[in-house]
Amino acid sequence: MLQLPFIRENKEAVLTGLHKRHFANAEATIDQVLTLDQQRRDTQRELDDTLAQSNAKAGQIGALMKAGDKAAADAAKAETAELKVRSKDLGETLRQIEIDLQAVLVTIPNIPHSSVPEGRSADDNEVVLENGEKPSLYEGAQPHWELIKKYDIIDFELGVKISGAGFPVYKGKGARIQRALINFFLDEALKAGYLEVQPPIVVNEDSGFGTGQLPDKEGQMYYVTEDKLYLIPTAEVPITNLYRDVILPEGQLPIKNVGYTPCFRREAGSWGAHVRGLNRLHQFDKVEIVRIEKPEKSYAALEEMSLHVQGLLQKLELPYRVLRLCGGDMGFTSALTYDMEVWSAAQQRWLEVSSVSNFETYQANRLKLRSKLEGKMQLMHTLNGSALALPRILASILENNQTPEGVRIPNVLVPYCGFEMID
RNA sequence: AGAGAGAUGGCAGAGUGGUCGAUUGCGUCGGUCUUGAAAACCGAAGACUGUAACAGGUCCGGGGGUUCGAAUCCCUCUCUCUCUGCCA
Repeated sequence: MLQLPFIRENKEAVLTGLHKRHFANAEATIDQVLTLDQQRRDTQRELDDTLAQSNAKAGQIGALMKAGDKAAADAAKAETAELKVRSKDLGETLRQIEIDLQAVLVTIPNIPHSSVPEGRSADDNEVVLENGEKPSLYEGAQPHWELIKKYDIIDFELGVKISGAGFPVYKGKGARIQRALINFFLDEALKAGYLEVQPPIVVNEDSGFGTGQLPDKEGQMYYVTEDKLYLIPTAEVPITNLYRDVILPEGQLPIKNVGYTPCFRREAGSWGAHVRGLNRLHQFDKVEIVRIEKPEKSYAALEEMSLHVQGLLQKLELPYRVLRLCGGDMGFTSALTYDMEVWSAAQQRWLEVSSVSNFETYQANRLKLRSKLEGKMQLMHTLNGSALALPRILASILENNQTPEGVRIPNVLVPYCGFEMID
């Protein structure tokens, strides 16, 4: 959520940012916010004055009672009636204005960073760099959904039986390579100075709101009605929310956390072409890195996270590219996002495996995540990134490393897997 | 799941209607002392809102009520703890 004073003082910059996102009705929305804000402050002021008068009267009455002057006290009491009615009315008005204001504010996305390219869709994203060599496959090479059948390492039909489509069952070397990847990713993050955490994988509504999944992406999360809990779509939610309503001592910054969790996504309406096999699932595994930074350091941190993710891909010997998402393709809460995509040799296309974002104060404002720096209370910057999401990594390892004899495991994973080939 | 107890400032823990934003202890920060530290002593310190700055207003789990006045009384919700039950 954007900060009200920021909108008030930077109206033009906010509008420019919203236009970059192709946010509809930017002018009308911002005008509405500013009008409501003015109303809010006027009403607040009037209410405060009324309450101040009431407080003064109550004090007087107390003093009169103490002095034993009952008649004067009763007279003063009579005078408070009108104040009482007025403060009640004003209070209700104020509350309604605040509700209305909040309702508009939550519909406004974050303002893109100046480096975010113009554009409407994924086609307009900027390719920052490309790294690694795309392998040329032998005659008869297959996409990963054929390979997993051939080697019997993932069973989708079995998953359908016990849960439904998009819930695969990993078996044998398929299960073991999952475990290997998770451990590899966690170990690499630990080496980079992250603290490992294991958060809950269901969260309450406050947490969903804190990181911006609610109310924006309500329909994308599985919901446990009985207990009013959401299954997490990403570890970003529980890990970032560890710091909700927290005032961090300056010495604790920056916070660097890493966590492995399963992730659950309903993916309502997004099924269709390009979703075969591991390309899109309802449940998948991911190792997530989360950082909380002082504002002036957040962009350096973002670059560092990008390099960390790239390092993982290099160690896995996967050809990848880095995209800077354009205004129209960025997530609701993000100010700047890098997507990392790996090359899927058999599908002949790029697959997103990581998304690294700086949210600046957008999440922190909802979370009330602050720190007192140089005597001033201020919102911190939150960042996160996948490091990494497993399914598409596995897909590209299978496809890129396939040989007529089997699939070669990347060297760095062999100690984790305990085998060199899937055959 | 059943019964009971509770929710107060970073933590612990007082406060049952009128200068209570709140006693006290620990912790934190500053100072005195010390070569330095510890101890001791002295002092400082909540958050939000609001203002040009003051002032003012709000906050004792959330919401509602009683009252001129609520941390304190009433209702309600949520959560936590203890015991019993169940269980990886």
